[in-house]
Amino acid sequence: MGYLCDFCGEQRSMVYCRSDAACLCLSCDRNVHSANALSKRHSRTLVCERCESQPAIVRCTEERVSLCHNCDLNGHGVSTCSSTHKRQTINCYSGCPSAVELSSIWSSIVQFPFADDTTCEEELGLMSITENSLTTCSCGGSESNTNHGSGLVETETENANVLVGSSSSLPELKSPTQNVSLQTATPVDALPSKICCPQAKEPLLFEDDGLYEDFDMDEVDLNLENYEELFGVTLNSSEDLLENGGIDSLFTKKEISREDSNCQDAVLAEGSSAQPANPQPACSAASADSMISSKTEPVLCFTPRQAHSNLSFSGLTGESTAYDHQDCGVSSMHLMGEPPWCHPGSENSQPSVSRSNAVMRYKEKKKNRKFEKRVRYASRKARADVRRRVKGRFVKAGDAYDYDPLSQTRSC
DNA sequence: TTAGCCCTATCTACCACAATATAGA
DNA sequence: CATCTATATTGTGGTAGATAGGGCT
Repeated sequence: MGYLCDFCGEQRSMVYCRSDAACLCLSCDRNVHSANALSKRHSRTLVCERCESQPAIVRCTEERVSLCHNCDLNGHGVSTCSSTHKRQTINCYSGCPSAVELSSIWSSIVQFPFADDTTCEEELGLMSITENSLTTCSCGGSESNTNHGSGLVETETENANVLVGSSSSLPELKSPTQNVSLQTATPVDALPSKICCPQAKEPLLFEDDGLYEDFDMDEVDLNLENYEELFGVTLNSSEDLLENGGIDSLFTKKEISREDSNCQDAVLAEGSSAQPANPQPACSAASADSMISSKTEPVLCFTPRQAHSNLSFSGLTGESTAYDHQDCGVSSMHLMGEPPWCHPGSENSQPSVSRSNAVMRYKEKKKNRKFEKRVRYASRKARADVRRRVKGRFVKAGDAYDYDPLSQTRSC
């Protein structure tokens, strides 16, 4: 029995969500990620069956075990006899796939207990392509259309072919030609425009849809038309950066605040910029490490404008592996090759939708981020917890203090 | 409609120092 | 290449002050 689901704490965790940095059971995965259109975009994968705390990236067909990068290295290092084991790349998915879909994706890997479940059947169109998919770059033009058209796409990895979920995460952002051949999903017209198209005022669509019960419209109580005025062009990568839970996990309180405000500025700056969204993988421009700011570092957060200028970060190049992308934590949206708002065909046709989504995602991440603080060094926290202070400031050992966390007393 | 004031909420800098990272011998 | 030493940098929490925004007159 592995670790328990971070959400319910009852079921065994099977899925790792990078954005939430959480291990979830299948049930909670669907519940959590069907809450709204934003959570649907979270990139998930299987949990490493060895350490049971990291996202699995490969499946060892010999040992029949899913492994994260570290466990893969440990188990299949060049010096070990297991190094010749055949391994399959485990792909990520987003959206709200049904058990049937998951079974299709990982048919050779796991058995899913909800084979007859159809709760999210209508969301099949939201299935997202994988991070290392070689054939599904929607920005690439017509060649990708066929892949997007099918519910599934076959990607060829080094050692094996794996079926992975496909199509863009947001159906309404597909170009019309991409939608025409959807096979597994509901007809294009029936796809939930409600998800990402707030302008399409169809409240009735929400009534019977429990997926949206928890959607906090107070937080996103936007006058979208005003936001359209604010954001003159489609947003690019700043929101994708915010999307990433791994980055969040590395930020301290101060950093979170700065990153928050900076990225808000970035959003607005982008909105006022006349530059078109750059479909190039801006994700490669920033790794989680590069996003860590310091008091002395002038550049705290990279902006989309910087991304446009081909600024290079962290040595992530076009030769980066899928793992590099995974590890850097940058949103899989770009990595998957289909940033919904950078699609050449969608940029003009759905600009307000893209902007609305960007705003909503920003607000959601901001909202979530404020309630979280990660302590990177427990030892330092332990020290700070017992240090005496004067007006909140640390004082030298032996000096007079007005606050002692241990005794709650004052020396003066 | 605008300006000014008040109140509340949020953000930021500050402090000491052990832990950690880096450079050089 | 490994080890040691010296120096530089980082991160931690509570508080005061600054700032932003809303409501009211």
